[in-house]
Amino acid sequence: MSHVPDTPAHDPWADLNPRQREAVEYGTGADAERCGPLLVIAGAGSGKTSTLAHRVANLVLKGADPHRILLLTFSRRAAIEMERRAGRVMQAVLGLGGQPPSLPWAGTFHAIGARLLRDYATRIGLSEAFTIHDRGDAEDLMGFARHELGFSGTKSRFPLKGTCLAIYSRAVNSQAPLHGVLARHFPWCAQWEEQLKTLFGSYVQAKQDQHVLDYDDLLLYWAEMTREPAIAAELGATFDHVLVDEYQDTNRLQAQILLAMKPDGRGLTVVGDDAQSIYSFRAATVRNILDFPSQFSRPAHVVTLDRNYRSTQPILDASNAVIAEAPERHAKQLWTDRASAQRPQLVYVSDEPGQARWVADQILARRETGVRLMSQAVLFRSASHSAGLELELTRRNIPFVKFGGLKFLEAAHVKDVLALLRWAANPLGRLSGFRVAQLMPGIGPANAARLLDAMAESGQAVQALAGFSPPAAAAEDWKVFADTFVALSDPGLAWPAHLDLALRWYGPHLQRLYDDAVVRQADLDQLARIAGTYGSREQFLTELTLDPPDATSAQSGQPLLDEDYLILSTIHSAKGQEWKAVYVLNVVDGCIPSDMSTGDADEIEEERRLLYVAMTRAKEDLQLVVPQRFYVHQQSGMGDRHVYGTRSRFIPERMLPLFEILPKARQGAPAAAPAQPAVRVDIASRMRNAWR
DNA sequence: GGTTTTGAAATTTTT
DNA sequence: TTTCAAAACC
Repeated sequence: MSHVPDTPAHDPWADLNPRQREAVEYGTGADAERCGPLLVIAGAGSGKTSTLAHRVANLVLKGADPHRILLLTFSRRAAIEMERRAGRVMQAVLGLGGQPPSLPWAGTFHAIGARLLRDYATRIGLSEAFTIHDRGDAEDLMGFARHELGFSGTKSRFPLKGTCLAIYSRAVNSQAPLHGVLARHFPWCAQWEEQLKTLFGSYVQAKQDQHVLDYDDLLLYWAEMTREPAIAAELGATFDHVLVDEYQDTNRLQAQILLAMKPDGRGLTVVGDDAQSIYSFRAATVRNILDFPSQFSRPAHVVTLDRNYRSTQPILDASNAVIAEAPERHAKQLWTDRASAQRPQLVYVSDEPGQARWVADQILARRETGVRLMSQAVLFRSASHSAGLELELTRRNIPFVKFGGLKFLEAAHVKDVLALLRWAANPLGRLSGFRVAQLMPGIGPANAARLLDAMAESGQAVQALAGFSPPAAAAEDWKVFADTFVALSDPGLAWPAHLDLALRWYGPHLQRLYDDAVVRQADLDQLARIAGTYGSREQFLTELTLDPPDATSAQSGQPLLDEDYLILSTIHSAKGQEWKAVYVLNVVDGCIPSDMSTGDADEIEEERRLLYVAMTRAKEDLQLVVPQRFYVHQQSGMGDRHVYGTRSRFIPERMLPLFEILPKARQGAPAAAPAQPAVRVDIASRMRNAWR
């Protein structure tokens, strides 16, 4: 991805290949008026980020105002990277000494949505003080509604709050009727269709009453807002250029938004790769990218980047072979001039501990040859798959950082403190209030509800809180709390004093509630440390929920920047990244494809693309590890059990020549060595699937 | 009314 | 392991 050095040259695009150059220059010359939208199909490792950054730079160089460029990325990390690289190109070409122009409108769909909604709040009947629920909050609110409607006491069990939210979210994001969503993706919940409809109705009502938005609302309200022609035109005119990265992972709502803002497609650029679409569980649809060209009166210009600058040819050969099995795709064969004699390796190990030992050995051996830990990554399908490896790494003192899985923000004590800040920012938000009030001994659900009702009914929430008479048992704690809340509600309070107040109040409760208060206090200290880097309370709360710190590390606190550490990541979180050496864990049927995604053909295809994404992250060395036997924890149904692993179905027999098989059968060793494992059948899984 | 205990059940990936 | 709901206990 870094093949294009951002260095000055006579011809600023000298380092781009002809296709990249075409993508950078299309519609930026004298013919701009006659040019329609641009679609760039960018294969893995084809210099996509660089190309997009060059295009942005080119637009600015040709006179576009950087404040009127909307750059939508998949993650905040990607937005920052894009801004940095575009800046470097501009600096180099212009020979600027100072700061490159910044791109204030670079961010994720959700973050940009939050900003626009804040700006337009009064015009669309939204409170300006709205707070944003992260997934945990949204689930809890759903749980509330679920309970209030009496669905908790049903004879056969009603779907859990998390499942309810997943169903709701999918229906919203795909803009599809509930019935179909249930039938297709949640068949085991289909019997509850009527109840779910009622539930979603009151969930929406609750959000509105409390002036809170969830993730989906950020897109939904934005899309709804653009259905008003006047506002759509106004928004469209705010941005001369709209560029969207990772378009294969956008959903219908997002496509609607783009279409409404740029109906004729002028100034619109989308970039993506249908072979890397891995977010359909979030209602992303490949149709967005496939149908893009035909959606406009002037059909989109399509540029395909298929030259790969990242991986060696043997790695590409294997990756190409895997994706070639996909029945429906935008045909494209990646190629490179990076030859190598080293084929990717398919490694058979006995079981999970064996896998952990093998990978740790390999990592250390590579480090001996000069490959830093940071240039190596271990990828896996689901966050729990790395548990065994994490133990092994800790035992051997190999530092690592893990992306994906449990987040810092999901810890109860962090949520407690944030809930207080949110409640003070938006006193009508019942969820945060409910959580905070019950931290005080003597106040349970009933009293908390009484308090929140009183606050909602009086027009003066803060005064109602101050005047509330708590149960006698809570009197002492209550006084301290009410003072804190009043102080937090002072509009003159300067951030981050809010957090100090909140932490001072929370301290004693932390001590009382947790045996490991010391460890948890460290997290809160961390929170206090980053608070100062945000401009205001609102900004702190918004950005923290939209872009939570996503790495957890072995040590307490982040490793120092100059320290070397290994990357562990879910395949999903590895999107857009690359490493010299990549190890993929559990390349076994049941993990890839996941046991839970074998329902229909589309789901299986997505799992295939996941493996493809994992493989194409590797630059020089790629190992797919196949444990012969592994242990399944806490699954539904039959509890813990052993499963005999078969090599993932995505690497059938005929592809084996593309790999080097390890361990090599030793001379004289019995031929039964696991180089060619006997066919193993997971009967249990077949039996389960028979009933799907 | 409020808190704690008990037992049963649970569907991966994330903005 | 975590979540949920109902029963037991203060």
